[in-house]
Amino acid sequence: MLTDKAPAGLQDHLGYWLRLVSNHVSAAFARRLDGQGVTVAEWVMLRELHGAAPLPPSRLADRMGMTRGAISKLADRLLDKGLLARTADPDDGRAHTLSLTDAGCVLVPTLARLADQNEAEFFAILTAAEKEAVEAALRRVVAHRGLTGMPVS
Amino acid sequence: MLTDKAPAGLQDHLGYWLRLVSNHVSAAFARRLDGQGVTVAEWVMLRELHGAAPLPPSRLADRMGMTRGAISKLADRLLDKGLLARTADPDDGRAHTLSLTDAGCVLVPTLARLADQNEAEFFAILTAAEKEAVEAALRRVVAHRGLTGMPVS
DNA sequence: GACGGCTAGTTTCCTTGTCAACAAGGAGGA
DNA sequence: TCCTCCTTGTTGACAAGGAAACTAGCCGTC
Repeated sequence: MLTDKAPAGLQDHLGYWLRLVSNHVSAAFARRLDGQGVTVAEWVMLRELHGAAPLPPSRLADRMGMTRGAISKLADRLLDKGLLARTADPDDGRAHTLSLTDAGCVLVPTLARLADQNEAEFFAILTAAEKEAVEAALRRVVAHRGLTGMPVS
Repeated sequence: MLTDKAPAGLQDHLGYWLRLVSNHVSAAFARRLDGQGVTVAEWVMLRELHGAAPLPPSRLADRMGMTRGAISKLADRLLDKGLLARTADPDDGRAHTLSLTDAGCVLVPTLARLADQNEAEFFAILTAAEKEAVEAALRRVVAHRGLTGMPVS
């Protein structure tokens, strides 16, 4: 064979386990949300707007780690579902703001409950101390590398 | 406002931090791979085939957590790049097997080095004990929930 | 040996994201 | 004022994966 000696296996990387678990958590959550006719990205946007002042799309793009183009289309879909409103900024002719409709506001707590269930179900085997330790470690990585804006996919 | 009391924030969920870090690790790795003209999914397939017997696409689909359709197209792309060979099974007229070309074999260690660098750079702030703890916790989640087949995206 | 059902891979269509081009509006300087 | 440059949001072309239809080949049963 034309190979060097075998390199480190995928499973030797922390990144592998992170992604394995993370993807499964997301996939399971997506299945739950599916029953409510909502995607994960839509949930994130709804959550981002819930209980907050109306936000311009560009701000959401930053916070959600997506491009403005993606936000624009995502907003369109939520608009079609009647969960979101798009309002022109009276002061700046270019700007718009996005906010939840009443239906959107009502829906969020339901979805949040699904998120809680998903979280609980997945990490049930871990003790509180373990969860704390993992979260603390991840927070340190985030802080140290200045990570910001969750890429939705 | 028409809301319940505010639900738990996204950042109160372990899943949030998992995905935030995981996505950034993947994105950073993708940028590194980009210099080699390879995507993350392609890397995973190459890695999966490296130093192993030729595998049928269906087997890769299981191991990589993708559909057979996706594997089919992914294999096409790697074929075009000359990194992979598709061979008809002489015993079973339906079956094929995928294996690395010499070029593919040669490339994998280079990519593996990039993966190692990425891993090291991201988790440099964590002590060995912390990394161990996180990995152990994640492994327990995986074992307990019977997670298998890393969904590539 | 032919037929109904299975299995392996591929292909088609749909979704959802990125990137780049674009239109429209604002802001500042000559 | 008018010109230039920047910013905001949208749109169109493309990429990549999932679901399901489709093709081809196997296999057990009659």
